[in-house]
Amino acid sequence: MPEVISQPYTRADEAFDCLQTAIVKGDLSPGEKIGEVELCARFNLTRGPLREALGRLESRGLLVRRPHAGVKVVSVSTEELMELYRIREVMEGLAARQAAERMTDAEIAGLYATLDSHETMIEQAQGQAYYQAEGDYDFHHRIATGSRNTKLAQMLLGDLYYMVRMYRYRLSTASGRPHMALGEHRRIVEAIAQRDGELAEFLMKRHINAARQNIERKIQEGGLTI
Amino acid sequence: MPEVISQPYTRADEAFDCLQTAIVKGDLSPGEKIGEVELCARFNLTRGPLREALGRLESRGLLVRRPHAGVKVVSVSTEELMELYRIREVMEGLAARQAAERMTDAEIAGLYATLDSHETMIEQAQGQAYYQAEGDYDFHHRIATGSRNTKLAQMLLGDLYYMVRMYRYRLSTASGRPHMALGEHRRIVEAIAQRDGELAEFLMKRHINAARQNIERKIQEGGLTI
DNA sequence: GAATCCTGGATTGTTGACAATAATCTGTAT
DNA sequence: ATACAGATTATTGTCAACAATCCAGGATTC
Repeated sequence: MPEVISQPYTRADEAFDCLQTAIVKGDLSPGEKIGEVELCARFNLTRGPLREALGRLESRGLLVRRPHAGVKVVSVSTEELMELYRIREVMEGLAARQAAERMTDAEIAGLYATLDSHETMIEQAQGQAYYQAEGDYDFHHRIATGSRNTKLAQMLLGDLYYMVRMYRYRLSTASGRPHMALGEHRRIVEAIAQRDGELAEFLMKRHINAARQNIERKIQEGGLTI
Repeated sequence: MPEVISQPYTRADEAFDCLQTAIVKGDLSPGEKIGEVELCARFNLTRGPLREALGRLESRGLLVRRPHAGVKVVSVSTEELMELYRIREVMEGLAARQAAERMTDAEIAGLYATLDSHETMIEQAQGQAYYQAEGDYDFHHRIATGSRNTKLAQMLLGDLYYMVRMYRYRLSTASGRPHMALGEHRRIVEAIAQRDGELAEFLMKRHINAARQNIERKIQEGGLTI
């Protein structure tokens, strides 16, 4: 989503966003070697800002760059996706704990509202996993920012989520367990509302662990080789 | 330190390393507004590669950049430093657990060797906190890579450690408890050698938590306002 | 006297051209 | 036919000039 508030938006920022979403949405396949001029033509940019964006993307681990040999989108194995979930488990556990300690009452009210809107969304479009994924993203986003831990939020929102979402798009019905996830979310929010950081951390870790196992099972069953 | 192995070393990489070490060592004070041309003169670079490096540094959170308004080194409060340690606590706990599960026997032997060299270093240069800091860095570095979790190692080594070291240089006698830390290290290594992931995670978390409390105390006592 | 608007200067963002490097293709020899 | 070596080509890395934007100082107005 392009921001509206930030007018001073350089071409490099634009390039960064374009490339990031393109990678996440799968428009640029992993392993695909892409030339700079080709990208320039595709996104109406010049090579200066593009290279700057490329550097940022490389620093974030979304693509790899060998000197004089071009750029290619990073291709991640199933094992590496599982590792990402293990990182999420501990980091979001921390986020939940700190959110329980620090969120304002207004923010907690917002969490409840998010929960309700997810419920109606799930009822309306039954089984539509996409909305669930979006709602899930929203939920975790709020908790990350609610932790009041700048760096933690930055790492979660800026690094991990993009990599995870990159795979969500591919195996689209990733979570595929809307009701169960919603229940888990509700319990986490209740723990936060009661300011029980320890419990919130525990529940969040279990929630993400369950999601990881679910994906692992789906991949093994369906033979979905990413 | 410039790498010797990697000959294909672009100017942008060079600029990135130079700036990173300059920030970490404190040659560029936090909050200081720095101009591009000034940096170019300082590091014998042109603005192209420099800007690319600047983008990377910004993406890693070591400096902030307002469009058309210049670059300044990020200045972090005491609270934010504490937050960094909280993140380290959970991430390095995970790293220790996975290292216990996955490190090869040779790597574990290397850990023991590191431990021994630290011991002699501490004995030789008693109280010299600098060596301790270096050894500490080495220890945590080995465990991060030993976790075989690519992204985890990347986040720890590429992001967090640089920010933490940035403050180590400032309040130089950061840990200042060589012997105690060494004992904690030894216990962690033993847990890893016994392939006891749970214990290794617990000990590592406690170790980092102790370091955090130590720094917090030092800051409050000495009135070291970073 | 204080605040606001405007203009000059400096700095950043962007562009296009140039140089250096790696991949590819072709030709020859085994 | 295959493997190796050389040259070509295309792509990346780098540079210097141009345009757009913000900051500071001064003048003006309330």
